[in-house]
Amino acid sequence: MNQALYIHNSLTRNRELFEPLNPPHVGLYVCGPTVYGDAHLGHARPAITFDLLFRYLTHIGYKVRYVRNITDVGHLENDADAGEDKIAKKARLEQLEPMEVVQYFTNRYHHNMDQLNVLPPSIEPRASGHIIEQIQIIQKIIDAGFAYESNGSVYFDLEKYAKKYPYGELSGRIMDDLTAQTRDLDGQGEKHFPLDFALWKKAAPEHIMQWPSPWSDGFPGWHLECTAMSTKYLGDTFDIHGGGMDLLFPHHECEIAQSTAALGHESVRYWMHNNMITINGQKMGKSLGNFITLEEFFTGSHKLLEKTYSPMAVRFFILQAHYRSTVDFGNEALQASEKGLQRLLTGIRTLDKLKPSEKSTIDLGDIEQKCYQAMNDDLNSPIVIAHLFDGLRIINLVHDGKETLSESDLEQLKRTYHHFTFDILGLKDEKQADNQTELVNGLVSHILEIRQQAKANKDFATSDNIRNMLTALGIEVKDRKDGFDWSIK
RNA sequence: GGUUUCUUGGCCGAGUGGCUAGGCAGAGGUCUGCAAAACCUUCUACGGCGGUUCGAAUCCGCCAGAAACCUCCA
Repeated sequence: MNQALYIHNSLTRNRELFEPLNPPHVGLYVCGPTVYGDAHLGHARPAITFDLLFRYLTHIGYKVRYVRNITDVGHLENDADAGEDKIAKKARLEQLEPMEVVQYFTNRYHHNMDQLNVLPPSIEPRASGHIIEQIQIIQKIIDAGFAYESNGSVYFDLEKYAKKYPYGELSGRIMDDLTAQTRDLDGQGEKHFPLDFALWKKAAPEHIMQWPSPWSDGFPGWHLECTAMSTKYLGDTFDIHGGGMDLLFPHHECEIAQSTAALGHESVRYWMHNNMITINGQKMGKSLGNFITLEEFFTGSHKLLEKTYSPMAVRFFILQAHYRSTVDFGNEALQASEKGLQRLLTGIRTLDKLKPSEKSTIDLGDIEQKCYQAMNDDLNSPIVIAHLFDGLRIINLVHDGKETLSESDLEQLKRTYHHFTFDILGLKDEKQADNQTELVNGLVSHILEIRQQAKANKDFATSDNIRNMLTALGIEVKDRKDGFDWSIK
């Protein structure tokens, strides 16, 4: 915790020093997926962004409780279908229990996250498991006078709320503008004021997912689950709330209103939002139908993909852009990331084999400190990566025998690369993770020794033959002045 | 229409007033039986027009183009 971390707070639109409420504890809440379909590249962005934050906070010594929800109820498909939610619709179309749909896509989401080396959160609550808590919050808001019942549904009284508290600060909205543009939503007639949003909706009899409440058999409003689950597990006031920028309005704006109305104060101290991933300059999203699922990336089964991309290539691609910038998908860019990542990982394998010398002939140049500085500057992962690439030069020069490093410098370099590459950026060397590695290492080394002898005898036919056979097995041989290097392609 | 944001070299992408990241691709070289790898060198950009300043990719104005949000969305 000797690191002074600055993060961009979306609410104040400023870079602020991060100071947790109860150090060394940090409470972090991030809006998770609605599990009615496979995760696409867009879902990888917040998952990786906040995984980076989670990992970094942990690395610098905080004890983080990371809550990321699963939305399994309460998002309406559109205005016209009188309140059928996405999961219920999927269940009806597939002739499944809604919870079967939820479980199926939750499992697949977890698998994708695991592939991307995204650590599981500390708590992963489901909206459907917290109906009681949501009802309690509605009751609190009613008791505070900021909600009213109308025909079995409960609405947030925004007009009244806005007289006492500011509304629209997070998203920069002005009430009058919003009022002028409000569309004719379902149930508009039950509302006192066009902008009032639903806290509880009375369900039609055929609605599959419904629960009893003091007002009607129905289901909770769209924004309530996050308020209920974040405050339940992190307290009435907690440190960081994250999510995609597209959730700023209305989702997070309504969360602020709900918790302020229920508790008398805001719950969130720092708001953080990741930007979108675009495809041909347009946001990648379900509603636009231009998304590529993570599964498709990993198997190459999408017409826009020229080849398969490994989970780590996708992760590295995302980390090479700052989380608050949009990042545009493209085969060329992805392949550049893939190659760059391989170079970095190869460099680290080389680093791990380097032997220390009496003294250093080259200056490490504060690479460790520079990496921390970049992370402390609102998680600037592209800069961290740039520093890691810079250091590769030193590693390769030492490997080539052109420079030397002292034991302490070498240790510092190894520590820096392992901390930042693996622990913080969360990359992993997929080739190294094989448990047969030792056997393969031994075999290949022996074979290459034989080849060395052939070379020494100028028997290039044999040496080339051995190399060709190894190449055919996917093993790349690199001759050096004295000896050889090899790696699995 | 309103609000907000963006426009960087062949591609991706950092950078908020001077020291002009990084990756990929390209070019030349060193090394090498050959190859690969590695290393060295090189390619020097900030949409347009004005303004502020000793100095602007970075600040201000206008214009052009694009996007996000305003409806579920990561």
